[in-house]
Formats: sequence, structure tokens, C-alpha cells
Amino acid sequence: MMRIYDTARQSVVPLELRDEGKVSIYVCGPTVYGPPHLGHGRHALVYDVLRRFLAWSGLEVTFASNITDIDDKIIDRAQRENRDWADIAVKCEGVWWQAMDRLNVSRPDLTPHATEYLGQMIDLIADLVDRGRAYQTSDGVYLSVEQVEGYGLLAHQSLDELRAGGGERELVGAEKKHPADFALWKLAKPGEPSWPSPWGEGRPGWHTECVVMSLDLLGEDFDLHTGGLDLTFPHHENERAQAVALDKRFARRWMHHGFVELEGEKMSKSLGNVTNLLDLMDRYDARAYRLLVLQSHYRSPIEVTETTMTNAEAALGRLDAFARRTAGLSGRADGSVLDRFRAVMEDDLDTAGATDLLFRQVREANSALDRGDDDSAAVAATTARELAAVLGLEFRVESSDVPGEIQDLADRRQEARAAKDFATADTLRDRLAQAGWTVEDSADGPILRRHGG
RNA sequence: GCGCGGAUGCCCGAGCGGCCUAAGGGAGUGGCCUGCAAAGCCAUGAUUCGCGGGUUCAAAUCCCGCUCCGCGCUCCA
Repeated sequence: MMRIYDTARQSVVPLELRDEGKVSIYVCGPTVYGPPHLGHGRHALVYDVLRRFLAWSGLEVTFASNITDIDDKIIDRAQRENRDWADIAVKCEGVWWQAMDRLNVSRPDLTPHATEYLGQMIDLIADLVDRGRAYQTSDGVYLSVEQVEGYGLLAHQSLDELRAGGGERELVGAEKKHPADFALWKLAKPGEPSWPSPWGEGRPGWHTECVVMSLDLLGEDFDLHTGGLDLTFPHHENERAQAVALDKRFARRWMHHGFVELEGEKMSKSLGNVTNLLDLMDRYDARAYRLLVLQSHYRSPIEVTETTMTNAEAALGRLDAFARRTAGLSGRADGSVLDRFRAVMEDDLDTAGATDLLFRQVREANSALDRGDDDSAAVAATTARELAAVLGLEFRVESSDVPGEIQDLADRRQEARAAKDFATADTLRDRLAQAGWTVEDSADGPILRRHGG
């Protein structure tokens, strides 16, 4: 059985499912107000791999991930740029999916939008008000956290401790009964988008949508709620608080992944301030980011730098070379390796251990091929392909489109080689290298491939 | 101040009491292969896991203290 680190329990626990054979996952999706950044990318990759693995293990996975399409940040940008907020949301969502496609991240089964759930959010807030667990002020409706059993479960701090922190910040909303109370409904200021409600024209607070949508689509007591470490508090804490205040069972397990770190000043210069995911994918092979994410544990921070990305690309080169070399081989996957793969992945999603197994299979296949043992090579290659597929890693078998003049140089080099005119052949190879192409003389003839830079 | 998490070879990064040899990737070096390369294979690489104590037959792994680093602490993810 899959075991994961549960933020609430602070330990690795079995993922005991609500319904046998089925797993329901809610991933907090993006607020669409700008291009996705590296953190979004890691987020998407981690849960994409989780999902692929669970499905591969035979579970029926329901994967829901929302789009927050109404939020303060969207409104801010709309006002700053004098644009329609909905236009920003729609366009940014388009960019988001484009980025996901490039990362080879599968689409969620369900993609609820906040704006589709206004009615249900208002119902939920009204219910909380009826129960006396939420109250109205001059600027909105707030949840009273003191009436929530176990508030601080995810933050692992008591209300007093939470209050003690933060230093000398001004308390926003002086009418709040407790500083930790948070807005369920915000009354609109002039010019802001708004929807009618019993408390006046306004919009929902950020934390409410995920409660409504997860419960609506996955039902009470759904299996897994996930997101970045930064969402633990206040976002997830406040989602849970609302469900608890409604006497509803919420997520059974909470899973949070670590941050992406950029190298210090020096490198961020050479990286050209790449925090934008699209920029990163323009600069490097998009698969390299996935590999980088896979090679460390999801709860550890990852360092995205020129070096780590370049290393990942080099490793990818190894995988691609392997794929080219073994493209014609097919066999049965090695069951014992598959078992080990399952075991490491079930151990809190140990993707580093999984890539370890993948690379060992690659070496095994290459090694077998070198000693002429095609049968063993076929088994290792098939196994490797299966593991890679579960991890969402695709191999590049064909060389990219070769421009005519490059092909021409390569052909002339072959002629020279055939004529044993190696001086000419080497000169031509140098020219190819200068043009950014590497020649690999395989048993089946030369292979051209682009190299970095 | 409080909470959470880190510190492992040249770099990235697993491991979290013995089962294990401290994985895997990248870079380096030597060899095989190759006309030469590339790719691949083989070999090599931490008597040691931030520092200081302690527990244990046994610690990178547990406990205590310390030093650095990251993140959060009220709708700013």
C-alpha cells in the first residue's frame, strides 16, 4: 500500500483509501494572473507522477485540480493594466495548459473554476453564518477560528502561538473577533467584479472555493489533498477550518511538496532571472526539469541552476542514446524490478529511488548489448521503458529535423570516410560541431543530433 | 521569539539504527571499443555523512547542545 508523509500527522502513514481500489486527489491549482513559475512546474510534476504511479498500480484515480479565476491578484493586475479581469484569467489559463503540455503533465480529470461555484460558495458561507461560526463585518464575512475544533492542525501551532508571530504587523480588519479569522466573503469596492449575496455585492475569499469544489467533486472524506509547502498555512488550514465548522469530514491525508530554490545572486545573473517556467523550458529541454524533480525527493528543496539543469540534460542524453540504441528491441519487463519500483514508489513517493532503478536498467541494457546478449538487453530495455512511462519521462528516439545543409555536410563526411580520407572527414565533423551538431557513428550509420549551446 | 525543514564525495542528490557495499545522475581520470571521435562498457573516486557531546553490542541514521541555511507566522501563495 502507498505510504505518504501526512502533514497533519507529521509522519509517513499508509494511504488508507475511503473506497477500496479508488483514490480521490485534490490538488490546489493555480491562480491565473500571470505566467507559471518554477514552483508551479514542480507542483504539477510531483502530482503528475503520483497520479501516474497510482494509476499504474491499478487504482482508479480521480484527480481534481482547480483554477482560481477570481482573486485579488487578478483584480490588481486588471486595474493596473486597465484590462478586463476575466480576460486576464482566460489568457493566463491558456498559458498554464500550454506549459503543462510542454511538461508532459496529464490534464486533471476535473478542472473546476472558482467562478463556476459562486452559488455553492454563498450557500456554504450562509450555512456557516447560520451556525454562528461566521459573522459579518463592514467589509465582509469572516470565519471565527476560535470555534473551529483543532485549528492549527496543519500549522502545528496553537492560536496563541499563531497570534504571537508576525511581529508588529498591523491587524487587518480591526472588526475581526480574532486576528486569525479570515474572510469568506469580501464586499466589493467600486469597480471591482462582484456577485450578489445575502451580505451584499462581493466576491468569495480565497479559501472557500477549494472546500466547496473538493467536497462537491470528490465528496466528504476524500483521500488526499495536496499542494506546496507554502499552502499549508493559512490556505489549507483555513480550508479545513471551514469543513470542520460545517461538521464535515475533509481530506484524509495532507501532502505537501518542498520549494524550488534558485541559486544566489551570481547564478541568477547567468540564468537571466529565470523564475518563469516557460523561460526555463525555452532555455532547456522541458524533460530536464522533470528529471531534476524526479531525482530528488518531493519534500526536499530543489536547486534550479544552470548546473543542475545542464546535468539533467546530460542525463537525458544518456536516456535518449539508450532509447535509440534499443528501439528495435522488445521483450517482457523484469517483474522483480517492477516490484522493487513499486516498493520504492510506495515508500512516500521515492522518485529518486525510482530513477535509480531506471538508470540501472539502462546500464544493464547497454551492457548486455555490448556483450551481444540481445535477449537480456530486450528485457532491461522493456523494463526501463515501463518505468520511464510511469515517471512521465519520454525518450527522444529520432534526431530532430536535420537542416539540408547539415545533412549535406554529414553526407560528404560519409563519402570522405568511405574513401578513407579521414582528414577531410574530420574537418567536416568539426564544421558540424560548430553548427551545433554531433555525429554519432552507430552500427546503422551516422546519427546526427543537436547538442546544447 | 514560535513552528516546519535542511547541512552527505568536485557538483546535484538518495539513504533515516545493523539486512547495504554510503544509491543514482553529472563532471574528472585510466582502460576497452573506434581510422579518430561520439555513444556505450569496465575501472577509479567520501576509513566518512555541519560542529561538540551522549545513548547503543552497533549511528549518516536516535537524544542533547551549538553553528549556519531555507520557508511560514493572519486573506501579501
